[in-house]
Amino acid sequence: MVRSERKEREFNTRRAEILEQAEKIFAAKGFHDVTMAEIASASGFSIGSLYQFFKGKEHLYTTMISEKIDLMYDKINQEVQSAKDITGKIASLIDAHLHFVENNADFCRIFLRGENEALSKIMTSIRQKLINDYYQHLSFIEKILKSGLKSGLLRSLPPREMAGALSHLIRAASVDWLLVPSKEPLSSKRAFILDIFLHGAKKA
Amino acid sequence: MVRSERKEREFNTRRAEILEQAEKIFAAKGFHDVTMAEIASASGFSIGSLYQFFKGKEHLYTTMISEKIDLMYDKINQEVQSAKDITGKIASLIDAHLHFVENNADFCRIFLRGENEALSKIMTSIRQKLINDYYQHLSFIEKILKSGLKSGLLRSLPPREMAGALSHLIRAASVDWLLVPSKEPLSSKRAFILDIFLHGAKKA
DNA sequence: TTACAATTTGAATTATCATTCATATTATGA
DNA sequence: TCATAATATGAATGATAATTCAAATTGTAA
Repeated sequence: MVRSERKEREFNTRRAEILEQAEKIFAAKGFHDVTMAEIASASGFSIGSLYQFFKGKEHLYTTMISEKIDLMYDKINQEVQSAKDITGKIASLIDAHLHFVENNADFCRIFLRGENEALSKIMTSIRQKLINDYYQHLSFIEKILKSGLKSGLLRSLPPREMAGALSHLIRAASVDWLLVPSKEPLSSKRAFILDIFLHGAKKA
Repeated sequence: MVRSERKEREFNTRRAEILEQAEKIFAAKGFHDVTMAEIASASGFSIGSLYQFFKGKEHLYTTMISEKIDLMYDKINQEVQSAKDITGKIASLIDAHLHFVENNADFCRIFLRGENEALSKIMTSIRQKLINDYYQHLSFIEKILKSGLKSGLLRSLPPREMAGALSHLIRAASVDWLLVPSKEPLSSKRAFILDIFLHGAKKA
């Protein structure tokens, strides 16, 4: 089967359309309670057609997650790169993270929801990817903090653990915002996160 | 059907035995990849007998999670109660949490594993319970921090957000420890968590 | 011991869906 | 236009596994 360039474009457009609809449905109901028939009808294709784009349900799901996560880390890294000094980089990291959660709340809720559920062994591949991505992200944060150590901005604490701490402080705010409907934008938590990460809770 | 006191005891013993085996198996393979037949054979009962103790697979699973989580919060609260001053209470909170994770690693990995998976609507009830428990726990931490504010130990930051931050700093260390096989006990992270929560990362 | 109640058993039932594939539709280009 | 290739369709298939329930076993108490 040969595909013209136009065909190729069309193929990718349709594939993206399926992924977009699938994301909404998976976010709303979870993996196991979504049927291929549902995704087919939501995206305007027949059941059989889905199998032209994806090997199966699992592949469709993991592709959706995987591509979105890549997008997230790409955006964050980009933002951080563009900041000049250490404090700016840390602030950008927080900002970019919060903005992604804010703009992709449904998607992020997939992971929240998942906190109560045990993952099928089928998903091993995507799980490992997510863990690897997380580690890579921690290393990325670690590098920033190391330069903060060098420059004398930060106390000499283990950078890896500081990275974990910062990452989870961001997570704390995100989780709260996702669970409790709030009119305040999540990004308004930036200042608090930066403050408590840098200065701690204790009175000086 | 009437049950003598002895029968009642036996019933509870058997029920507990099933839950114990089920916990191991669910922790290892997740909800959907475990069959009732598997649990039956592991616990030495027939498939049909499981239905004497639990309404079904879902009920068995949610009961197991629910009872264990209750145990966790009970232990933590108890530990914290017994500490005298604010700093001691915060330290006990961290300690009790880390010890529970350390002693129930398989169980805790259920939640980690779950981070990649979307939860079936079937689990709505247990999800809501977990969220409620988490909120209650946050309130509990909040109360401690409020007294720390009053006593002048802590800076005047929003206590609810401080509670979230502390809780997730503990989580950060736990997640790392669960993901990376480490010979150091998780509880050795206590000092770091307390330090970064109280003093932050920035050089004074 | 015996009759009856409670409990246990696991094969059979049943429901659910992911996946397949024979058929229909549409696109291509000579 | 027509022949042929590419693509789309969704009913039928097949596999899985939770749940049920009639029959077997065990416990009870007179």
